[in-house]
Amino acid sequence: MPELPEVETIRQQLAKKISDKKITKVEVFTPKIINISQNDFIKNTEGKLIRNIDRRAKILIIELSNRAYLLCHLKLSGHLIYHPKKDESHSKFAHVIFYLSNGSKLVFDDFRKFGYVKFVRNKNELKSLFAKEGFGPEPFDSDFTKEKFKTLLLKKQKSPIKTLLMDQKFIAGVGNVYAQEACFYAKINPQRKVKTLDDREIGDLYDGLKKIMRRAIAMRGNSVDSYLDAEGKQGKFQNYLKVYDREGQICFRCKTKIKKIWMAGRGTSFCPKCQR
DNA sequence: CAATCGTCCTGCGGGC
DNA sequence: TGCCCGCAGGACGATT
Repeated sequence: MPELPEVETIRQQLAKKISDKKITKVEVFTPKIINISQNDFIKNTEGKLIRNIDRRAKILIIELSNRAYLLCHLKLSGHLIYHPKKDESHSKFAHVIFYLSNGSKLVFDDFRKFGYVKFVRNKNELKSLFAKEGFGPEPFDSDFTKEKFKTLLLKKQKSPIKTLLMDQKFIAGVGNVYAQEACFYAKINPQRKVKTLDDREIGDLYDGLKKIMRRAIAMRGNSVDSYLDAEGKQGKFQNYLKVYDREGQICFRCKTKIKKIWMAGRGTSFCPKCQR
């Protein structure tokens, strides 16, 4: 499942590959994954230059020369893959293809069709769209300090910590994998209510989130599910996960069997001994 | 107001 | 071998 490190990996790769390229042709195979009519989508993107690739939470933001944006969310199984040559074979689940001026193509595919590519007309529309989303701070923004993290937690005393970490309105970009890994790092049982966390634990959680996600980005993300980066390659961070999907296996820290529970409808693994 | 539930969709694994 | 059933999962909208 693409979370912040996976989406950020794609952003960095695409920034190098497609910035300043022109979109020469667009094909839409699955109208339901775009937000406007196929005709309008094509009319508004063909012939435009790609200016910049940004990211907010788990959403990729492609800025075009007509001051419009393409927002892409991969949800569980989406890919955004750059093919240097347009004749290369691509996913059979391709929904949108952007052909670029250097003879390449950018293919959005998603076998589940949960993901989307949204056309956003201008900066104002983008602003109001994100205002509606109400995303929390970006973990790697300089103003997301440990103090800020503590202040935000104070407002959510009754919430179980792991569920809160996954809430995009609390912190942007953290999903089921990294929320579980951060709890393991900080030796916190994911079910703990925020109000029971002490200062040391909150500090460790903050450090863990950043440290783990920074390492994950360096490894081009994790491919525990079907994730591929913008070059169509698997990430490497799945080899360094400590609890995610390790139910029944031995805790790397204390050799206890990892336990799996359900929290708000999401599978959650943790070590019942060293995560208290 | 906040937490939970159903929904979207499809590959995959288990059961027989 | 192959079919069928049910499950997982991010985020949204509806419900309690």
